[in-house]
Amino acid sequence: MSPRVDEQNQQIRDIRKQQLLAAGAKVFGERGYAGTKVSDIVGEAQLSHGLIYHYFSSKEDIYIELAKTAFITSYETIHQAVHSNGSPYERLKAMTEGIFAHTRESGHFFLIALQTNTSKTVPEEASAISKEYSAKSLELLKHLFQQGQEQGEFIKVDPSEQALMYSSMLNGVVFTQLTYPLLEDFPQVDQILRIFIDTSSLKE
Amino acid sequence: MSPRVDEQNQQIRDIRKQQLLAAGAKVFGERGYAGTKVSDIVGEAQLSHGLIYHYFSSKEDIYIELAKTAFITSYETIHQAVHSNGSPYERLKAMTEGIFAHTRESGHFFLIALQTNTSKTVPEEASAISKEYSAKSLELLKHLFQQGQEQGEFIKVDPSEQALMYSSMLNGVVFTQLTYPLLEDFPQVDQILRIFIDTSSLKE
DNA sequence: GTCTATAAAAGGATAGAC
DNA sequence: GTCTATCCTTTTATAGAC
Repeated sequence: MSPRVDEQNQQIRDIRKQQLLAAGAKVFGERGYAGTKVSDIVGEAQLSHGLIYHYFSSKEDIYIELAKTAFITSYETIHQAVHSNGSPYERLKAMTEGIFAHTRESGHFFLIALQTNTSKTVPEEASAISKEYSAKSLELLKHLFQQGQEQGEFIKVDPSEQALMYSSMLNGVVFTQLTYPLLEDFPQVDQILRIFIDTSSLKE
Repeated sequence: MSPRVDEQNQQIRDIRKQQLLAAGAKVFGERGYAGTKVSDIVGEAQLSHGLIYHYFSSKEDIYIELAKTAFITSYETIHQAVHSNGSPYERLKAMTEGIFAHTRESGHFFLIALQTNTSKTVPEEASAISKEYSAKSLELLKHLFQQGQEQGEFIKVDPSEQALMYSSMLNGVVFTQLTYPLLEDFPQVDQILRIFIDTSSLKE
């Protein structure tokens, strides 16, 4: 086997794996872990039934990989936004707008994350990842709200509660965006973030 | 068969049916439609496997009945609140507090509603009910926001969008309450509803 | 690397006894 | 009214040919 062929094979392998992951993201997002059959995934990917087991050891395996991607990507988005430039409010606003703007593309991953948080039928390992990264993400948000409070931009209430409120609102809005995909410019980010703003500071 | 016995039998039938519905609400909420086995339901209800088919014609059947309950109850809660006494803001606040207060008891129904909205594996009839009642509920909320705007309590933006924003936020918060059941007094309703308030009117 | 055919297991639904 | 045993379809996973 020449190195040339090895390389081509590796390339095919990478493509197939990505095909299966993309198909898995779609159908797992739409149908849930238990509601998705292996035949749904390979059907979506237009590959034969048996081939999936050359790339993943089981249905669980592929779900876990997708859940990992969902939670890690989400965490990194927050991490990046929190550590960027600008005032706390500016960073919060930029992050929120960025997340809403990408709802359509990342919709399946959002639904996978949602299911991983709520359903007792998802693979144990996925639940563990969810728990770990949710906590880490909330911690990042908490720091952002703390900073905002110190600089007088945000209302002074428990920053952990603000972080939880922010994440709740984000979930709720993204969920609505997925339920009503036709909505054009919903929501008004400025309006929403008023919850956290110390209006007295704006009057100065 | 004496009327006496008929009556007792009817009573047993009612109890069994309720047992199965309660068990179904729990396991469907926790595991989703596809992830729930008939054996999960009867196991939870502590009844034998075959008995469920004396009370329901299929797994679909019991799910549909539960979804109906979820959406109709939700609709009626909103209907009642919207048509009660007090200013629009007072009604909105009372409704919101009422909903949050009952999250624990109605948690399983909330999760069933959530799944019915997102999963393509739930029975067709449940999806139809979801669509119907969601639209009706949003219509009620829209009217409440319209009234609030006319009376100067609420910011003047598209009331449909406010209704959607309110329902998004509600979903997000209830979801968080179910994910973190230990939270005591989350959230601060007054804080949240600031999104809708016309602050200039408060200064009068 | 990919496919079809098959094995093995799981789960929904029914039958018939009590 | 209730239960256990059984049927039968669906679905995951593997084997082996190309």
